[in-house]
Amino acid sequence: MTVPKVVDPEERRASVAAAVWRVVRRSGLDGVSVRTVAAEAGLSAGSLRHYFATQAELLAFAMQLVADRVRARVDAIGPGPDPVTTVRRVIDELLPLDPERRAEAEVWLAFTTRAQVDPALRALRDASYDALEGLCADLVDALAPEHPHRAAEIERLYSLIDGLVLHAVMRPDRATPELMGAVVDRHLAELGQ
Amino acid sequence: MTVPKVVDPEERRASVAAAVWRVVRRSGLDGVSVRTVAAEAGLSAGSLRHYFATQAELLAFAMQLVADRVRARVDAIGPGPDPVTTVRRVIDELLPLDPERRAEAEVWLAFTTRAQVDPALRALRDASYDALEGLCADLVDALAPEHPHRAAEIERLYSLIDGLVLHAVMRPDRATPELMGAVVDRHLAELGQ
DNA sequence: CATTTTGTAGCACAGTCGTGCCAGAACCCG
DNA sequence: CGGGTTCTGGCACGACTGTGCTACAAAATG
Repeated sequence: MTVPKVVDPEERRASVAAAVWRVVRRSGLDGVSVRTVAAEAGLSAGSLRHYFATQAELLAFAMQLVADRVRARVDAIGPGPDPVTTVRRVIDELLPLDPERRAEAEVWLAFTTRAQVDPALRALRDASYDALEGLCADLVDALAPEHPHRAAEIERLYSLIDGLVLHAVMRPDRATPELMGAVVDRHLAELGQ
Repeated sequence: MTVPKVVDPEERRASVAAAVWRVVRRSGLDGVSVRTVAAEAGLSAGSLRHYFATQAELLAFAMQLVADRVRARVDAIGPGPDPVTTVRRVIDELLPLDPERRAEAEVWLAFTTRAQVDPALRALRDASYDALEGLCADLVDALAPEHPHRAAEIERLYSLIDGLVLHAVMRPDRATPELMGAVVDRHLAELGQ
């Protein structure tokens, strides 16, 4: 085959997506125009369109990449010494406990609210929502098998996680990693009797 | 003083704000332009500017009005027969259990994420955040006075509520009023021992 | 009645938007 | 080397943006 190029085109698309993320964090999703993203990525607007034919494609790709990153992190978690530890590790990957993951959460929140009025993004959002719901179901089953209020406990855990993410994005000074950790600790302790 | 006019100017501003809400629900906050809101309110763009000098003022007013409505509902709740019932009534006013309150939550979510990059809206959001945090503190104190993990329990309750609101907005078919009610029931039961 | 205030509509300006299109540069392959 | 593909930048179009400004109608006030 061919020798690997200096810059893999798919990598280039990913670096443009990273530019989208930076613009989103700085100016919100409204600030994302073909021109602002191109400038952030060090390209011309016309050149950017060579990688993404339309803005809709650019946004969908950038959003999908966020979902992929989270999924990859969660999938990489191996089984721990006991269920509580394993569950705790999974939740730690979902929460924005460090600046990088908080940035991720900020971008995800922006995309997820736009999905409210954008059918293309909505499909991506719903798929991630379903996956996370299933993940929370697994966590509940691992900690409290055959729980008499299984459905409510799944939604309770999932809502708690999403609420913590929301708070960490909006008020990082209030929802600190320490506080979020304490909240999760208490919840898991109660869940496992 | 003067006889009340046919249309109170402040009422007119509120009806324009309602037009903003409708546009937000239909097209998102990005769809809110002076012209779209004017058309939705049955005015000309030039006439709208007689009530709101700038778009920023229009947005801030429309957002503030959402916060005011929630606050008014919560303040109207009288003491119930027992703490659990009272707390439950307060939470029920915060959750989008009917279409009207879900619409409210949708609009609030849109404004609150824009507040992430708009200092003027951010002040409004932070004030509401603080008020709700204080309210959750009161709820925890009412159910479990001098709880050994008070701070964590406050954040846990607040995150749970915001997570439920988020889910109700994004997936109203999944986060049904019944399921949310069951989740809150379980949480309050655990909180009061 | 006349006058002032209040409300309404519309136009114009300068800017940004997404996208279509095209002239070259850079690169790879034979 | 030539020829084809990939990449890059720039221009242009029509649409939409917030806001300043003006002319006119309606209502309130004297």
